[in-house]
Amino acid sequence: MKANAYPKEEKLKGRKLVQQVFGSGKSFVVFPLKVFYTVAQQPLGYAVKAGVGASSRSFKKAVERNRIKRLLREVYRLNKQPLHQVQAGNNLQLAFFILYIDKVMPQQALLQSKMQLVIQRLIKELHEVAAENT
RNA sequence: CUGCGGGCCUGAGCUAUCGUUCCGCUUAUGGCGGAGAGGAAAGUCCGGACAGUACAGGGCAACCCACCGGUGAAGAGCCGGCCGGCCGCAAGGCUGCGGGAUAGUGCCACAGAAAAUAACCGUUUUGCCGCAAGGCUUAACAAGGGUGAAAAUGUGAGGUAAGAGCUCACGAUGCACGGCAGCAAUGCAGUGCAUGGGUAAACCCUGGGUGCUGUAAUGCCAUGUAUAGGCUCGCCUGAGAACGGCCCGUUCGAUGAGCCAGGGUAGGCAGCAGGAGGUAAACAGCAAUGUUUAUCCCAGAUAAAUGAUAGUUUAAAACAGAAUCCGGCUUACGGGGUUUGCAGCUUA
RNA sequence: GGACGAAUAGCUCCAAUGGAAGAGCAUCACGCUGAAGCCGUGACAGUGCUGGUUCGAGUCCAGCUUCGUCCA
Repeated sequence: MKANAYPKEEKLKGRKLVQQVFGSGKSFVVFPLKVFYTVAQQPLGYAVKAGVGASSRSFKKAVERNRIKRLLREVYRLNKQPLHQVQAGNNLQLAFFILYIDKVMPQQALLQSKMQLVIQRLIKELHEVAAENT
């Protein structure tokens, strides 16, 4: 399959799963991004499920929210390779959701550097979970 | 040429690479092809379609509408016309609209004699008193009172003791009558009668209209739990329901209904995109709009699809993202194009 | 997506049939004090915005802006 694709199966979907991530998952902040995630044993149908979002309280216009979501999807798509390489080596299921929490429109270069940090942090958390299981 | 007014249109294009939603094909964890946001998708201000319920019935209440004609599925929309107000040298723009203030009720601050009762001051006059100024009294009158946003139809003449639409002339407003123009609102001219303010975007009265709820409606499939527990009412002399203010009426109603606490599900399909559809032409009409013919199929997601990078077009930038679907209204909007007018200047 | 409500001084809030909008706290000035606090006197400042109706709108009508509530 194509390396940089972000198909429908990789998106975090469904009311139940989303509430599970927000309700019982862990979280950390790499400003201006906040990441909610859970690591599950049961299969989710795909090794990584990711979603993006922006608060309608900070951005009242739908055009601005769509813009942020598109930028986040784009930088995730272009920088996710290390995460997939780690997931290929274990049988854990990762589901996470990235929220943009600043109140001003972001630049793509900034989001790209921050997204790389987020991916590194997620890989680190996955290693810890794998160590606890073994 | 300069400065303005009105109407209409447009709302970036192309190339390469990576990616995305739906559909189709296929050699099928992949590949190929096609389609993929707006003029306002917005606000939710009106009107409908559609669905549920008696395909919605009677009464009260509540709410909405209100010059005339046309248009349309309908409307608080649109088009044309009538009347008034404001702005503008002009072109033109903005805006308002039923009747009743004598159906009734309410309100009109301050000022002013008085804010709706015609009272007060006042003017004239009879009689008496007084030297006089004037006072008391009889009768008549509604002109004058300068304040205010608003003061009993305005001006002039006659008339009178003083006056007054008391009379007359020219006007103002309203009503009635018939005439002319117009489908009509209305306009023009005439005759007669009348003349006690304003406010109904104050309550209200008149006429017309509206049942209510909304696609998360509604119908179906799947998964799963507790046909368990408590309280109350009822079992045909009927609790309650048919949902949205109340009453009546109609229908349903016994394995029944309501409340409390608790348990479970929260996935999928239809609704859902072929429509009061788009485009073009012709015809009818001042126009809104309608008719006919040809042609096209043109988003359909469910944490929710249109993006990123590079190049180029002089510089790519405005407001802004479909969520059941249509018709309008309102609001936001960079740049450009087109058309039609007005004023000023210049030239012929 | 749908249905509603509110906006008054820097802050918390009254009141106002359509007729010149107040209270407490805060701020400032003066007095009191050696100085400050307390106290007393006085001042400042407001109807979210734009139009309309009216002689006159905080109030009535229309359109916007902001904030909030409910259904699910």
